[in-house]
Amino acid sequence: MALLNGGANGMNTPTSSSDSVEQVTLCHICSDRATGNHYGAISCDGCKGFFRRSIRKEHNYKCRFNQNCNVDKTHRNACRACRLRRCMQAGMKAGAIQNERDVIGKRRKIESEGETSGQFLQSLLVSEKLCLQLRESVIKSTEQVVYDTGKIKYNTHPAHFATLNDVGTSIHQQLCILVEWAKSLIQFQELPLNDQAALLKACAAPLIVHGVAYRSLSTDGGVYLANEKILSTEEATLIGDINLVVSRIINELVIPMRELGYDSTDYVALKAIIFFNPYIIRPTNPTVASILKNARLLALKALKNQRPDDLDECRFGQLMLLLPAVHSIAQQLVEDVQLCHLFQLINVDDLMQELILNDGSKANKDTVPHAVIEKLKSPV
Amino acid sequence: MALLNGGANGMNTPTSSSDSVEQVTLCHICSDRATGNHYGAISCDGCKGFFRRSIRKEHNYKCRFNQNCNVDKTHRNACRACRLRRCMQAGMKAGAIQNERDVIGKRRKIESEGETSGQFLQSLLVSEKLCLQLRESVIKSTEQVVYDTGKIKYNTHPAHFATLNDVGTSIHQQLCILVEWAKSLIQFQELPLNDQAALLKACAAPLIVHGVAYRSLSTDGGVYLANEKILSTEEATLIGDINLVVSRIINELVIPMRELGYDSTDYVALKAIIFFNPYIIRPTNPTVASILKNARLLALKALKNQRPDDLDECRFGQLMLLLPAVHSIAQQLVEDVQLCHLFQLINVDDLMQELILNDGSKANKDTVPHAVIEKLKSPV
DNA sequence: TCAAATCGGTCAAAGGTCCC
DNA sequence: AGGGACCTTTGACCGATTTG
Repeated sequence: MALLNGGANGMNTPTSSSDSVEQVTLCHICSDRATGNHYGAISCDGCKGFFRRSIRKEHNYKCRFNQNCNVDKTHRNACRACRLRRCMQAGMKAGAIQNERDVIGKRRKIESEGETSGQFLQSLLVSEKLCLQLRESVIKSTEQVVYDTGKIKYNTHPAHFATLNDVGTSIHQQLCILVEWAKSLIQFQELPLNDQAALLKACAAPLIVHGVAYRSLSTDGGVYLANEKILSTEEATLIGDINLVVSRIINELVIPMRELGYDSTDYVALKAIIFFNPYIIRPTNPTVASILKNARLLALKALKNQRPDDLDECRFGQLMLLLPAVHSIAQQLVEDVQLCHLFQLINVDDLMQELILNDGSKANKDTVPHAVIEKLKSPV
Repeated sequence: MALLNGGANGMNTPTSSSDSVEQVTLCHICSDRATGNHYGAISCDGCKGFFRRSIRKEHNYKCRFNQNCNVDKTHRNACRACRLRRCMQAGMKAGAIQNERDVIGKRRKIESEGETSGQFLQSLLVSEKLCLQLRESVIKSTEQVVYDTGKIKYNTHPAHFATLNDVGTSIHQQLCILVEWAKSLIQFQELPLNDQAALLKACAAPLIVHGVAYRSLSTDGGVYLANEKILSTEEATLIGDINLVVSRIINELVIPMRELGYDSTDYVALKAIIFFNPYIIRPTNPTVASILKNARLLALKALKNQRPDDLDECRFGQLMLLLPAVHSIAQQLVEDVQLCHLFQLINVDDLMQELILNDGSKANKDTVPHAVIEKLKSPV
């Protein structure tokens, strides 16, 4: 059984010694017999279940040793922190963990008022899934046509190291997806056009940083750009101050996220919290502020209601502490991009200009963001 | 539950009509009530645990009698050798004993945990009170002597409108108080000197912004500087970009704080959360990171345990949302001060230079902050 | 249509905890 | 210094859903 094709995952299998007789595929985490591709990694049933339980529940594992425990079939239960780390390294994605299904014999949870925040969360998950699909096509379309007319691109490896040009490409792609994501949100649709544009402008950089960090949870020693390139800390040294941004993303976001067992639900909720910021823009009318406040409150509740059994670790608070880092790193990213733009190191199109480079704190608030408006108006 | 279905005979009917008498299965070793099939034998929890411990520790028991001791519920602890022999005879297999696993979360976690965060909160309130007293004297001493030798000062009104020079004075005063505040915290005292300096440097600007916002809760249309001057939005327009910082403090901090009923307890807790940031510096050793994490967790718990009856408004989350604004405004403040310094608009002494202007993100991380170190060493 | 692949859940039997 | 009552976690096994 288990005809493992390993198609989507282009990772090289380190089973060099298994060329003898039996063609059993081994678990990439513990080298037990694998039963298939689970959550993005070839793995056994044990590691599959372990990963699902770890993501679903709180599970703040802590390694009692040096973060490098041996993880094999006989020792995999000795250190859950290192086992989970290995799961991430092997390519398991928290985003692949679905929601709990309805079980006929089980009583449904009594939702007094949390139903609305739960519904909101569901809609966020749906929007995220749509954008994930969109990302595939955006990557392809922008790769050759829309953006970057200059350089020849090498895309032979599914995951290879990024160039400075890739950084620009990635930012551009993420901005495109970001606009579509926003447009898919009901609360966003209710806003006037200029408030929509202002909100996007104010939150674009933080949302990009947040997204990059989330995608990089399973990557070691680098960040995972939107265009499936890896920006390693070593490579990043070569291209200006970007390496500082990269290392900050890893130290201040990726590592804490891993410790907290950050999952897709956390991600979409925090994304909404970043986005629906009533104070970051000067709303045209009180209704706008009210919509934003309401949406943010729903997202807050949704995030808080994750892991209801969390009494000790104050997980919700720890998650909220990611926000200052997100904003601070975003600010630094903007400065770096501005610098790169100044020295003509990357291509900057109108969308990037309007959403990233136009500093909202400066006096040019009245400039109309034509490209953004255009994208907001277009159907898809 | 553990209804023993009897692995040997497959004729078991699921919970059928055997409810006439309680059909308890007995331990095959000691005839106590069995809890299931353990290690290959129907057995009780006692024999299960005994067998595991015996195999794990490689105990060599010796029977002092004739290898045929009675092993039942009351006598099973009389002879370990015979009990272990009976375990083997009943079918227990040493091979079923696995390796030791990772630790499980403590069962009792309610004790003293909430008390600690309460104690921590109390110590924070005490430190704050001390600093409030210190502020009085600092304002007086810096007013005429320590800082600002150039300009003539007007201090006829207890609260009057501030000049740009007052901004500099206020920042300087708050830095002095900040250092003393930090020194009064036990967790801070446990840190190495260079980590102390790094932490102060990284958090000085956000803490100042946070403090200014808190003091301005009762002021309308302006912010209340440390030196009892009011910086109004109208006045601030005159002196560069400071007006933007002032209006952001009001819009993004003061107004939300008012809506939330921000009080002194919230203030000291959030201040500690801002301060004990394990990711903002690169700690010299793991202990430092651990101290910071621990302190921040205590502060988080303290803040969360405010208003325990808050279910609807998610107050804790709303309070945490102040943090991104604090950091963002702080970053802008630093830029403005840097600009003012460049154009010689305000006086900058060593302390201010080291704590505010030296951008931690730049490469000059190795510069030793002499003035800070000096202040850290001095008794008061 | 249907079978492979992969998602979800279940629960006996491993584990560990901690009062006695 | 274990014993053992009580709790948590593991993973083999199964059904449900999706996909080509």
